[in-house]
Amino acid sequence: MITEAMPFVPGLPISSVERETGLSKDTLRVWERRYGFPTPERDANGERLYAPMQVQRLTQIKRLMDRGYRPGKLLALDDAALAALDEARPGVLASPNVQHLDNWMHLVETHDSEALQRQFYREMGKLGLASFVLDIVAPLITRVGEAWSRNEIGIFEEHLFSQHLEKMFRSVLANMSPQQGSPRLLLTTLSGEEHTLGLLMVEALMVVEDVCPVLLGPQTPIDEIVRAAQLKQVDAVCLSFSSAYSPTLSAQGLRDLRQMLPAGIELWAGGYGVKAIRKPIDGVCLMPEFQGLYDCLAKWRTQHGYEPVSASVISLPATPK
Amino acid sequence: MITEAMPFVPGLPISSVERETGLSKDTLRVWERRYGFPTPERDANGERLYAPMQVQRLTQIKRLMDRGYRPGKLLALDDAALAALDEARPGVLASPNVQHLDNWMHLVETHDSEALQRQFYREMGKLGLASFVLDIVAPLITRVGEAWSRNEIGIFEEHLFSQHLEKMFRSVLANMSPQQGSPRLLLTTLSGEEHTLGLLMVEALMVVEDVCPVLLGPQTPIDEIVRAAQLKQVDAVCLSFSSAYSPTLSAQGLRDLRQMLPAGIELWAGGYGVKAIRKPIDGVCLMPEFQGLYDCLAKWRTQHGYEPVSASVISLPATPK
DNA sequence: TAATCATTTTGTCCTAGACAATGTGTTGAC
DNA sequence: GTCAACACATTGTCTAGGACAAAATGATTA
Repeated sequence: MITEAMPFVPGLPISSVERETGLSKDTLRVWERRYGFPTPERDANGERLYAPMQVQRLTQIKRLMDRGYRPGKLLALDDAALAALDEARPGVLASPNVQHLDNWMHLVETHDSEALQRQFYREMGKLGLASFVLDIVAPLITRVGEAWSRNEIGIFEEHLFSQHLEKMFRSVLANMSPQQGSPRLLLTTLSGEEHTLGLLMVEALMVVEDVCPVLLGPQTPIDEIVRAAQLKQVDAVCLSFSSAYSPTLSAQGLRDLRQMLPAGIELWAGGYGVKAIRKPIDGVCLMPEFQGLYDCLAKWRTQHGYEPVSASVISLPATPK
Repeated sequence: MITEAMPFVPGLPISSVERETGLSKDTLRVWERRYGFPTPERDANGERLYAPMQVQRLTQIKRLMDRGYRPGKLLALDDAALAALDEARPGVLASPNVQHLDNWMHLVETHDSEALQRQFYREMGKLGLASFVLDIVAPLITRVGEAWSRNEIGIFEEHLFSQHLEKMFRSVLANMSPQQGSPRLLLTTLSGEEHTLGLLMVEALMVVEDVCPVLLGPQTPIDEIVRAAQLKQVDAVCLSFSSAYSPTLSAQGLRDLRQMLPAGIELWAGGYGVKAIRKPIDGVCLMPEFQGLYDCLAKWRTQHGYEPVSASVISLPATPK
């Protein structure tokens, strides 16, 4: 990571720091009060001005928090101790197939765009779409997230990686026109959750299962989700939550939506973000793993009188029993 | 728009209202104090609970504000007067080629996904990529935005439209591999600006001009933009701002970035969001229209000794004079 | 070992005042 | 009549410290 001395930078206002770090203004102020960090200067008007070095440290702290450390502990540490935590490997998190993913990670680290793109298409041709998503893409996204949280790569590398994945998914899915399949599934996220890759993975997996996905993209307000679900006559709404989305907000948003959504339409929620939700929510199906998606699908199909269709069977138009 | 009576909804907490309306908690509280609206109930703990009807009204007010009306005026109006404003056509904003776009708008309004997708590809084949973007896509996006601000369509229709556009752009651009062209251009947005379509339009226009675009996707923190620009050795950073992004924040962000970006790398900013920026910013090229992009490109090329290359000329690898 | 309770931690919400940045309207000069 | 400069009104954001509930941690018991 680059740590360059910046000339003539008196400091960033609190709104810029919120934008850069993702920490709310309230949190920044209360940390200052409780832990004595950060220690911003003040401008002529008494407003906070954060030194760039402190902003950098705040982003580092935020990253470590996403990894599970708690602020009270982190804010008491000095630079050296923080850097040491970056190195520490969380043995539990380490995904399987590590060996195999190392080659991919090398391409990500060196931002070798062309090679990455080529490799994606080759591997997909080799494994087929479903296996490619489940066995390569999903673990790889996890791995990239871990690498970022360990400060081995930056946001830049993560963004570039995501862009290539997205480009690949979209060009592949463009030619697999939505069939007349069942159930019909609305794919979107709540306002504030901007990650699209989860939705694209679900779309890819569901298309080959004869499901008819309607991709709405990220950040739909709940009343518009309700309207979309009714107009497009979907059987279920499927939301995706990344680990960055606060579990409190996820749960609150799911409750809000369940309240307004007609009872006949199911509500499925997936992604790393739902792992942190402890209490089950009435009328909401939480799917922390992709397996849950298949479970929900199978359950819906048996309840609605469809023969279970395996992914490996050539799919004819599904008909009610 | 659907206005259904919701059962058992005591009200939404302020964080949900912020998520749904895009109005900050500070703003919601100060409106209540100053204008006497909204008038949330309180829960046992004294915290605000907003009635769903009021939330709906707040989103309507926000929409009208994006159209230029001021809060002080809007908050004094009753339901009927607000609805009347929705109808009022802003004659000035009306785009040219209205006649031609009507057919497209009909497809958007009826959420006819298949027809829309087909029509995109046909028209692109007919006009060529550059003309398609400049003469169809850009005005159509404006038109859709206006229709939304006039409450003729909802977020749902707008999202669906955007998704189809994005799918089309990405599958088309996937096969136009980045050349070795010059200048090298980094495409991204600041944190908080999630609109990707502007970036994709720029990528499409630049690819056919022999520029080598590096698409980073939306929401990159400024220090990572700096790092990406250096690692990918780009000649300029190009940011996109939608009209939803506050002009104050745009200007602040551009100043922040210009401060940290090496002087040798140019900074270009485009999109509707920069129209509202009054004062020019030192070392930043503001391009409210697409023409500005071509101007910046031509200027860079003459300054760096490249022959100007027209879009209509078959492009050979550009070489310094 | 697993489940229940008590305790700390931590983010968000509260009030109400202040100010700067922007928008609007008015005056005056040409 | 048109345009610049001014004064005034509007509006979002920032400040302060207190309060509380949800979540995480540690202690106790079955």
